[in-house]
Amino acid sequence: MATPPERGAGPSTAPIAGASGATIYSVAELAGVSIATVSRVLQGAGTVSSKTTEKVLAAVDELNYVPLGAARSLAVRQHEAHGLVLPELSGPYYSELLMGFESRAADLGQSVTLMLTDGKADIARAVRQLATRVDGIAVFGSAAMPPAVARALHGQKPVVMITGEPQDGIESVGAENAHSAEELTEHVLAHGRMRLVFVGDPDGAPDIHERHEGFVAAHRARGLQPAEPVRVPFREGEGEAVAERLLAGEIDADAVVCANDELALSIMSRLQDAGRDVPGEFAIVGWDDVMASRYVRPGMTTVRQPVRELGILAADRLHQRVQGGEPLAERQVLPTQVIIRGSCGCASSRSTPSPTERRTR
Amino acid sequence: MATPPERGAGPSTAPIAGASGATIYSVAELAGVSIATVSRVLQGAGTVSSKTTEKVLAAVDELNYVPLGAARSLAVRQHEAHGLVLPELSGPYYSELLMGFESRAADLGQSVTLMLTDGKADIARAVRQLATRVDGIAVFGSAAMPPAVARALHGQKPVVMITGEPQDGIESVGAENAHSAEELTEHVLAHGRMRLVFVGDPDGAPDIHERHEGFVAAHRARGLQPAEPVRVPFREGEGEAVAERLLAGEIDADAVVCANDELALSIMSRLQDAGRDVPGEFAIVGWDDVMASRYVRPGMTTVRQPVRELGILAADRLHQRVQGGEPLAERQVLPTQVIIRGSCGCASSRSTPSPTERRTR
DNA sequence: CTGTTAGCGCATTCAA
DNA sequence: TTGAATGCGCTAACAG
Repeated sequence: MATPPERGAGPSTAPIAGASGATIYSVAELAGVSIATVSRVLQGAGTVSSKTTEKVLAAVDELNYVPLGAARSLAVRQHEAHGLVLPELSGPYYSELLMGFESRAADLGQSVTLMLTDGKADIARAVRQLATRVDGIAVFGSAAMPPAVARALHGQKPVVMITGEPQDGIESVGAENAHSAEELTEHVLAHGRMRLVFVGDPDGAPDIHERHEGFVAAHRARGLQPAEPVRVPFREGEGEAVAERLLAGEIDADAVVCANDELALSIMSRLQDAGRDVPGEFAIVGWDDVMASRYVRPGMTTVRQPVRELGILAADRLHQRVQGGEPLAERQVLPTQVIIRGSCGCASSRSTPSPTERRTR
Repeated sequence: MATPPERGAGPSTAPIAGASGATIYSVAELAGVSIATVSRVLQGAGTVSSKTTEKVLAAVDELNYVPLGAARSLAVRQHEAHGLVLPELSGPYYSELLMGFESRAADLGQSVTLMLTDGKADIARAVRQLATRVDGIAVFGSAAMPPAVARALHGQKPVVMITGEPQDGIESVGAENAHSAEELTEHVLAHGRMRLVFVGDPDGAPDIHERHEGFVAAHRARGLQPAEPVRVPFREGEGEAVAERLLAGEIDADAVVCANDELALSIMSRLQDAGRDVPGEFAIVGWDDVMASRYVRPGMTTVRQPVRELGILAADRLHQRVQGGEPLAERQVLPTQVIIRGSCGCASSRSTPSPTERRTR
């Protein structure tokens, strides 16, 4: 029969809080079959007569049975879950990434456990904790995510780094940065601007670093000497501060290449409020193509990345690794797209629809 | 001694893919103690001599031991994880909610498993699957999340509904909508506008429904008859379409009250491109106070909700429930704030008034 | 302070 | 097509 082996009536037999308390045993008992049969019909594995199947399903329904994932995980030795570690979620970037990741993970039958590092006192601890409940982890490489943590994880669980260079067997995926940054910078240079500044912290994240490298490369290609970057963190407020320095002549520039759109937008806004002409006096370009960049006048010239696809790629690679696949030595790079609108000095057409789009790489 | 009880050398003794393979047994063996002791030092429970603790920690380190969460979950009968079901993540709303939720959940020692319904073929299935791996679930109430699903869940796991009315013992948390919508509408009415339209689908989500009710209430208070709502989904493209109908005189209005900022923004943009004056010819107001609403000219008049706090509240309530607390019969409502800028017809001051300091990428 | 032992609920051989 | 038996790795009494 299908009775749980000598189940103690001891004090600790309470069901999980809030759970209906039904187990595979109670289902089996009610259906008058063995737990093996219940498992079979629920997994769709093996062959079970339709009559038996019905009985089991009826019992499941009546008892409101919800299998205990932990028990299954223990038995199959797989969590069937992917971990994703991101700094935070403001702005469209990480959200888009997460949507792509979740979507693909779900397709692969994996649930996703999310962890945000910002505001966490002990990131390493949190990550170790996460490692406890997932089969593999995708981490976004940033200043907030010390390589040491990722490396410590490696060797315990498959790790895929999003953005950043592959290292020590940790593979990496990312969007192209250097070339498009060079192309974008060259575009501004071609407008006749001579005093460009890069706003953003190249050491804040690997991708910003690469964008700055592209900025420098474009200058070099013309035999120009790039100015020192204006290192500011990604805060909207920072943009205002930079604008003030621009207005005060403290920063001498006729064009500002920003590490992202938020920065570019807030700088442009402050400049315009002060009565300055954009792009007349200052050309401004950003990165990410956030929604506001389409609605602002002039439209913000920027770079669009296939962020969602990046999330999908990360989930795919991670799954491969969990399935036993070898880590890819080469970084997987997705192409980006320079979006020309008016803020760079180009004649701005209608700003909302069909922006001029050019492919990069 | 600390040897696993007659561990079969059978074929299925392979470790979880990618895992180091160390278990509490191997750690105990290497440290020369029992598994109970290993468990004690790892849980910080009981008392273990510092010497023994050291030995254990050394063994853990040497073996690169990562506990199997599933095994712990099975033993403690708690997943120590909260589930969160959201439609999607575009726009700042859900992201902010998620950040609040994750943050509080982490503080409570719970990991969060995220599920997005958009694009899922079988939502009910996905939710059941999720229920398998968490102690409780917070779901966002929307059209995409049929009440039936939430109800089915209820009785199996604690459920907290975010937005939407409490029902059948499912408690609910949300931000205030009706009153602020009424206040906002009255504000527009006070500008002398007489032909207001509500843009958005009141049946799309409970909170939109409430906003529409506020819209109607404001009219009633003045003895006015509200026009039928222009039912459109939340897509940027829809805004353009609405604008075209406005331009064609197909929709007769001098003010448009939108269900959210994206809609309001795209309508305003299209109208301006067509040479129309906002707020001169059309007053426009939105909801959510997204970033773009601060940068656009005129600034968008809108309503700000404490979204992050809502996420925190949801996590808190869910945790209470998981701990055995009773569901609250009354809906928990967080206050919102009407933000007056220029798009409603008010004299627009500087439009970039000290943006809330938010991190962005 | 430490070790022994008995499950937690499920998947999965192996027989029947 | 089905059932019995076993073990997944860990926690938590209970002894000592």
